[in-house]
Amino acid sequence: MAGPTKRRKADLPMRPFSQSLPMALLRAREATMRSFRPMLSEHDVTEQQWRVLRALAAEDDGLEVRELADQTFLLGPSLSRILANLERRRLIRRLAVATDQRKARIMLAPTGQRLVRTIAPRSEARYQQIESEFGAKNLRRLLAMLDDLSAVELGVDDDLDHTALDDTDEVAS
Amino acid sequence: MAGPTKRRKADLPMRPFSQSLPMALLRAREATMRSFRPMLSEHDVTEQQWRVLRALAAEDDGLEVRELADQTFLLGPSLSRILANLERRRLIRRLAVATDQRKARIMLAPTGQRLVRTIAPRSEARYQQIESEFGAKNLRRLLAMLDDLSAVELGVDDDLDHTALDDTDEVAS
DNA sequence: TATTGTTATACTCTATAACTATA
DNA sequence: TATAGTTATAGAGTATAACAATA
Repeated sequence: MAGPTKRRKADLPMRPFSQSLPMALLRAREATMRSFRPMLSEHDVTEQQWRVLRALAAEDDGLEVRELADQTFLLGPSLSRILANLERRRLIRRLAVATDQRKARIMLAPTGQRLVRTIAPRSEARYQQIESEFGAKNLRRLLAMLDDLSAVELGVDDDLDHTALDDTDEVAS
Repeated sequence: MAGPTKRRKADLPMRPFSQSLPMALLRAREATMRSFRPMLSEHDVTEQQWRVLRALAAEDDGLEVRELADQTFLLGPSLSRILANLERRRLIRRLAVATDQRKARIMLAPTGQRLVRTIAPRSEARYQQIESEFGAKNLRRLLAMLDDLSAVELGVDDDLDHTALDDTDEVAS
């Protein structure tokens, strides 16, 4: 680890930039995606478009727009335009929902399935590489911790009775 | 014969969307940032602008543009415009580098320091909350794993010498 | 009236190339 | 010639509000 730097600026009570949790998450994501992005641009798919295709590939029955927005962390208007784009390129299709005419069910079109099937193996190979270098166990643990973190964070506005994880951390690390 | 119905879409060899590492990282980051974003928009600072200010706040001696781009994961052109914006608002200032007239050293201006000092405590409070809910030890472990992951990923083409991963998992989670 | 989803609008960031000015 | 940084340009996403169709 890097040693402590000379002195802190004024008295900013902040942890070092490198230890900021959002930055650490961003850095890890960047590192993970860097090798993947060329694959996407090869097929003229943006990262956000891929998130949509990727989410749909996991759902045989398709997803409603709202569900898709939630899963991909895209806002409604962004998703609307992305869906229009993907539909124009015949990568997805829309099915009417009989019970509610306002809703639309989004599914991968055959072309979209082919695209996912083209990219997926290379993505999976990359994933295996990470797994073997990082360790399958570490990877599993990391994913579990990320899930826990997401869950903790989501409960921001709820009552803060955080006794469940009573990790008092008295043990020296 | 009770042939299994076509549960999986074709034979896409992909892990579930929810177990995708990039998505897990994005989800965790979203969860972490969600409560922080209002703080930023209150002060008319975008997430990327904040990354710049945050990086500079950790450096008494400022940073060159290239260093700043690397640390914040911003492209040169994006950073150039962000810096122009922040300079116009007197949040940062530029210092010439005597030994190389091409370079510029970027530092927080007093106004920028004040802004960081305004936001930082609330950010830090939020961080403490996460720490207490998630567990200080878990948080440390997560940060360490993210670092390791970033290192592994960065070494895609290099030799791989990561030793910090042999955590024998002595503590039950 | 509330909801599902799209349009409208303005702005920011991404991404690549071309450019300026140093070195 | 190469490097540091900016400017040019096109496009995509973000974010908020307003809207249409349906419930």
